[in-house]
Order: sequence, then C-alpha cells, then structure tokens
Amino acid sequence: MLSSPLKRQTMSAQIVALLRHAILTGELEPGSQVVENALALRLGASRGPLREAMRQLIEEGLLVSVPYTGTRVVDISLEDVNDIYAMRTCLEQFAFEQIWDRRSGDFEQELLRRNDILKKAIDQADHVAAIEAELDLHGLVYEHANNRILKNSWTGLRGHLQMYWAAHRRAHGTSVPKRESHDDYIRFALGDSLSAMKDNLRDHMRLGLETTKTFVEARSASKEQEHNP
Amino acid sequence: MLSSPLKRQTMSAQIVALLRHAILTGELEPGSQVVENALALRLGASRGPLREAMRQLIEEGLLVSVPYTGTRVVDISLEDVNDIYAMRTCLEQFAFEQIWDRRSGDFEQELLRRNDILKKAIDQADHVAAIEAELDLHGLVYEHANNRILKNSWTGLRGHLQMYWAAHRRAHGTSVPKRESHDDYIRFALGDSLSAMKDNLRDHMRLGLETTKTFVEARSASKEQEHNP
DNA sequence: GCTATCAAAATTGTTGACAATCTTCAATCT
DNA sequence: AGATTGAAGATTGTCAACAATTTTGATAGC
Repeated sequence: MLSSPLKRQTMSAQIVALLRHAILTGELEPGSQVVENALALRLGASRGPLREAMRQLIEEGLLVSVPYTGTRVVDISLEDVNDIYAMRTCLEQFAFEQIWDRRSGDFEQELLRRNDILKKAIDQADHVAAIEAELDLHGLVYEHANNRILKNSWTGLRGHLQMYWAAHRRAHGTSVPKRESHDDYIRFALGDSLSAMKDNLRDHMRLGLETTKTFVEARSASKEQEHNP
Repeated sequence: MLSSPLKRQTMSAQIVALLRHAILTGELEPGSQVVENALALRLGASRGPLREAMRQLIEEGLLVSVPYTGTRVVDISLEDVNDIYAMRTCLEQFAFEQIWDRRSGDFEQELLRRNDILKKAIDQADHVAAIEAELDLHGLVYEHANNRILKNSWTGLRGHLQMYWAAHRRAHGTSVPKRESHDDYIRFALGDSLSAMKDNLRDHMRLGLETTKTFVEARSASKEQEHNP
C-alpha cells in the first residue's frame, strides 16, 4: 500500500480543516475561548501556522478575535440566524433558477441518492450524519449552478448552519429533521414548476428558521440565568 | 482636543488595508506575483504579519497562493465576470426586497447625495473617484438591508468589481460610467413598484456585464498574443 | 540537437524567542 | 466601603533565523 497521504499538505491547511471540523461539530463550543499557545501545543505545531489557520477561520466567520485580548469561537446569535436563513432562501432560489432548464438525469439520480443517505442516517438515529446529509442534499443545487461565488457563499452558510444544528442537537438530544421532511423538496425540485419549487423553498426555510430560532432564544435565556444565579 | 490617534491598530490590519487598496486600484496588477520578502521589506514589517494579511486577502479572493511556489494577485477571468454579475443581480434584487417597505426619507436623501457625488466625479473626469462613487451608490441598499451576511457578500463582490473596472479604465482611459447612467436607477429605487425596480436592475446589470465582458475578452486575446509573439 | 540529471536560486513554510498589550487582583488611599 | 493605583499574569503581536519545496538553468550524455 503506497497510499500514504504523502504529507503534500501544508501544516496550516491541515490545521484549518481540523479546527473547522472541531468547531462545526461542537467539539469547540460556540463562545468558548481559543488560546493559541495551548492549541498549538495540543496539535504539535507552532504558533505561526496555527495563527494563519485561525486567521482564515476568522475570515470565514467561525472565529472572532480582539487584538491582544483573545480569540473565541463565534457565538450563536439570533440576528445571525435570521440573516442566515434569509440569505439561504435567496441563494437557494437563485441556484434553482440557474439550473432549472438544464437539470439532467444525473441531477435527479444524485438528488435521490443523497435523500436516501439522509433517510438512512435518520433511521439509524445517527444525528451527526443526518445533519451532514441534509446539508449535502441541499448542497447539490449549488454544486450544479456552476457559479464559483455562489458555491463559496453556500459553503459559508453551510458551516454556520451546521454549527447551529449541532448545538441544537447537543442541547435537546432529539434528531432535528424528520424522515419525510424532504420528500416535498425532492418532488418539487424534479417537477415542472419553478415557482412551485420556490414557494416550497420559502416554506421549508420558514419552518427551519422557526425551529432554530426558538432553540437560540431558549439558549440565550439560559445563558442569561448563568450570569444572574 | 484630546482626540489623539488612540487607535492602536495591529500591523497586520494596516497591511491588509494597504494591500487591498493597492490591489483594487491596480497598483498591484491582476496576475502579478507578490513576493513576501520583498513586500515585507518595502512595508517595513516582518514576514509574519504580512503572511497573515495575505492569508486574509487569499480568503477574500484577491490573492491566490500555491504552496511553496508563490502568490499572485488574482487574475481577471471571464468566468468570474459572469459569476459576479449574476450574483450581484440576485443579491441587489434581494436587498431591495428587504428594504422596500421601510424606505425612509433618510434613504432617499442619502441616495441622492451619493448620486451627486458620482456626477461630480464624472464631471471632473476623476475616473478613480467615479468608480468608488458608483460602488458606494449601489452599496447604500446593502447597508440599509440590515443583514450582516448580505453586506459581507456585497463587500466581496464590490472588491472584485472595483478591480475589474480599474483595469478597464487603465486599458482604455475612457471613463466607465455615463453621467445619467444612474438616473433611472434612482427613480425606480424611490418609486412605487418593486418589480419595476427589479427589472431595471436586471437591465442595468446586463449592460454592465456586457461592457466588462468585452473588455475582459479583448484583454485575454492580447494576453494570448504576448505568449505567441 | 535533444533529453536527463543535478546543483543552485528563489520562494514559501515553520519554529522559538521576545515585545506589546490587555486583564486581574491585591494593596493603598480617601 | 469604595475608588485608585500598580504590579503580576495571561494572551496575542512581531521578529529573525532556519527548513522544506519548487523552479530554473547549466551540463553531460546520447
């Protein structure tokens, strides 16, 4: 087996991937402090590459830094939830506009495949996999839209959504998505009416927004109590 | 007067601002190589802060880097132009949707003010100022939309647009925007029909796209010749 | 003349030490 | 007690030297 990774990757790049994963899964909790020295030691790297990785994640909006005082994982906020879902509705509708007249058999096949993966994850009560599967399902239309900037925007939104959903799951062990929650989405995505698809999207997002919003509100309330015990 | 500088800015932050400005105005030409050692020396800083600044600009899409071989200012490309204008149309329409029912007198006043600034810059044939003024004019709706993520997306698009237009101006000294080019935009933005505004936006963008596209095509052709002399 | 090989140059990647800044907390003064 | 000061600690910012990698260009062999 010659398939060793060969290390052709720079250390910063590896750290970026590692840190991002840790943040998105909640291994590094939202709002928690990230200390360069400690983290560099734990990762067996020096502070230089670590700082570069952190700088990238800051730019992605996953970390926030105040000069000379510290860096933290971005905290969950109600404003951000609203902004994210509003943007997401806009961009996903746009993505469907872009691909609508050139949807291929490939697209249909892959869409169904990803829905299967989602259902399997839900059936096995694998919450983490279910979150990824749902995001992958929605990601397909962005991938097919053939617009690099749009895809990047989705990647950014996707990260924040994953973080929020993971926090939600940790707080109320319950699985976020229902098994049939995307059957309509699929049907309309493969159907004939673009405007019907857009309507479905708007409703789908409104539902997701409400769910996430109530969670964030509850969380903020309990955080409030922590400071006034 | 106690208002001394007081704003301790970190060196990286200053470099980011400086470099970004240099790229957007074309002082650092699209496609040109950026060498860390030389630049650090010229700026009187060390490579550490410079690398962090560059990392941020890479994430913004203004620089591209290949490990161990070099970093360059992002080059002008036809695909990007198409992507940028498509995204811009989508996002600016979305921004108008968001603000439409709560446009204030403040909004109107500021919109007219920015249009005046644009016209003055055009009258004085100050091309650089005109580019900034046009982008500032379009920026107003994003600022009022009250969505942090949307505003960030605009900032990213704005940067690339500025770079393209600046390159256009340098190539064909001619001023890009006409004096009355935004009178319709203003009229519809302050009018009663959101869908009319959206239509105007679509046309406005199509026009801009065509202009920028022909420039980029011409540029690519002449670049081609450079390699086959 | 063409290709393969290797050494040198150019460039970026990494490290550890040191400096600057902010925060905390205890001691002091009113 | 409450406010003020100052010193110590924690954390990030900066620097210069060194290592790793890729590219380039000259050279030898065919």
